[in-house]
Amino acid sequence: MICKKSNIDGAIYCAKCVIRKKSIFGSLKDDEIAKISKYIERKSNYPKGEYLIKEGEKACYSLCIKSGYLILGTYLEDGSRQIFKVIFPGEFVGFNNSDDYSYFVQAITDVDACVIDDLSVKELLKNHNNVALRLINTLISNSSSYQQYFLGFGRKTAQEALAYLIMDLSTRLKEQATCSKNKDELYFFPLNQEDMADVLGITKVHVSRVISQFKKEGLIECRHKKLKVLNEDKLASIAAYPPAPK
Amino acid sequence: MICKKSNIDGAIYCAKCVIRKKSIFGSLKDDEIAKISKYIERKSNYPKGEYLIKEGEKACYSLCIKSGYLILGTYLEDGSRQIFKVIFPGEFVGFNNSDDYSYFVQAITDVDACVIDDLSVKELLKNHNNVALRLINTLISNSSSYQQYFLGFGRKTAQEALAYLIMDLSTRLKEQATCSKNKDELYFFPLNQEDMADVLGITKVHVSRVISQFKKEGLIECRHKKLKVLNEDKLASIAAYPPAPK
DNA sequence: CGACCTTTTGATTGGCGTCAAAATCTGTGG
DNA sequence: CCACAGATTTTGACGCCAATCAAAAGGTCG
Repeated sequence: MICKKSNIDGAIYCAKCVIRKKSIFGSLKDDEIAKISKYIERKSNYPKGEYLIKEGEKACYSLCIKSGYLILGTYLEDGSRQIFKVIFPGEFVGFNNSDDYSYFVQAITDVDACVIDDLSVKELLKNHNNVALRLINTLISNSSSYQQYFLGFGRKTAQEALAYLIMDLSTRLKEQATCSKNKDELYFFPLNQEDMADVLGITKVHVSRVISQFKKEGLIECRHKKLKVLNEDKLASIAAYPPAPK
Repeated sequence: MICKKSNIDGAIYCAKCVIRKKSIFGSLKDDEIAKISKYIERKSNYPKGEYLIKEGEKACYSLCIKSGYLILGTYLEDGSRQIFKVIFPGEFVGFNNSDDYSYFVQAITDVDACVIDDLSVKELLKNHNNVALRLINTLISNSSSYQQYFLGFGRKTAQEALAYLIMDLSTRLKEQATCSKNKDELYFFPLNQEDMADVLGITKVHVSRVISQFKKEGLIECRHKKLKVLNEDKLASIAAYPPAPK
């Protein structure tokens, strides 16, 4: 449905892209990037809350996230929701080998993204081995991060899992330098308590209890979509895979 | 450590490989396969119980599983074990973008596998775009099966998760036609109760209780490493993602 | 400022972990 | 072919973590 051509001056467009280095096109040189640019179908802004990919929809395009945060997940029949991952700027989402998307992708902040038709992606992968290799690396990392999630959440108490999730996200956010420059300010944190619950597969009620406890113990400080880790060591030790020996 | 050359008559060897079509080399034609063969380092047999890949070891080779079953997982500090996946014949394991393996791979039956040095794999991926594309597809499927596992196990009761695991494995086994030809016989099933516990992240004691209950209800029949699903519909309905409405 | 959404708090219930020990199976050697 | 050691599975008692139901309180945004 988004698959229609628009006229972007690609050659310059992609060369200047802020997330270029981080993306699967990061290994390409300027002259190669110029060639890639012509594949970019459209650049779009999506408001917070919008579904960029709907579960069950025909799979025909991929997204390169330039800014903003998204969640990737699925709705179950009973209305509950499982979030598989939180997507950060620079990630490449939606490329698929099946006919329909088996997940949704929803913006949880305003998002800025490029759309690439999947046929173009395939052509790209065919003609630019570098890109294919880079994608392979990305996918391998992806699968090890799923494994980490299994460890981080799977066999853990709600406390351990939440500590893990908070550490994981706030670390990644710091790396992105998306966080506030001002030390005294709370950092931006993309998930609310219900989102966290749906990542971890626990109830939002219980998330609230654990978060309250963390606050009481002086481990974190938070409100709305801001959060700051006050005692990183302690939180990390609660989170640690190898689950804390009992 | 396995990385040393041996002399296999590759050209014929790979062309006749039983799992060729299923493998990441499945799209290659005979003449291309002949060229691939020279990359095969060694063909090996591993007895049940042997670790083909050890966690923390230097990552330098990949495996193409010709026959037998393996588990891929990690040991936690407290000695407990998390199994991430059960590996079937035809799968390609061990290719990695990090220095060390972050998981172990252990044979749970006698295994027959080809070893390929990772440098060779990289060269292969570079020179044979088909193979790279095929690997991309495999990795994408892999990541959706991790997502399925999240759903299948994550938010579920032990009953639901076990039903899911049994359905999943026995379905895959049937597709492989590895199962007995004789209808009255129990089918081969690669995991024991402790393995299942370590896949699902629950205790083996509880696995035993649930399995006993399934037997009592006439859903399955099993002993040692054999198992047969007697009431597929019922088991599937217990297993169903969308968790059974309560 | 009011409607809605998110978070908090309390009381109760049940699933699964834990500890412990018995029973059964496996396959190896005499 | 039988006996025995070790592995695997079974069973029971008990306690705790998190789900559930319910309702109030606080925050956000139009």
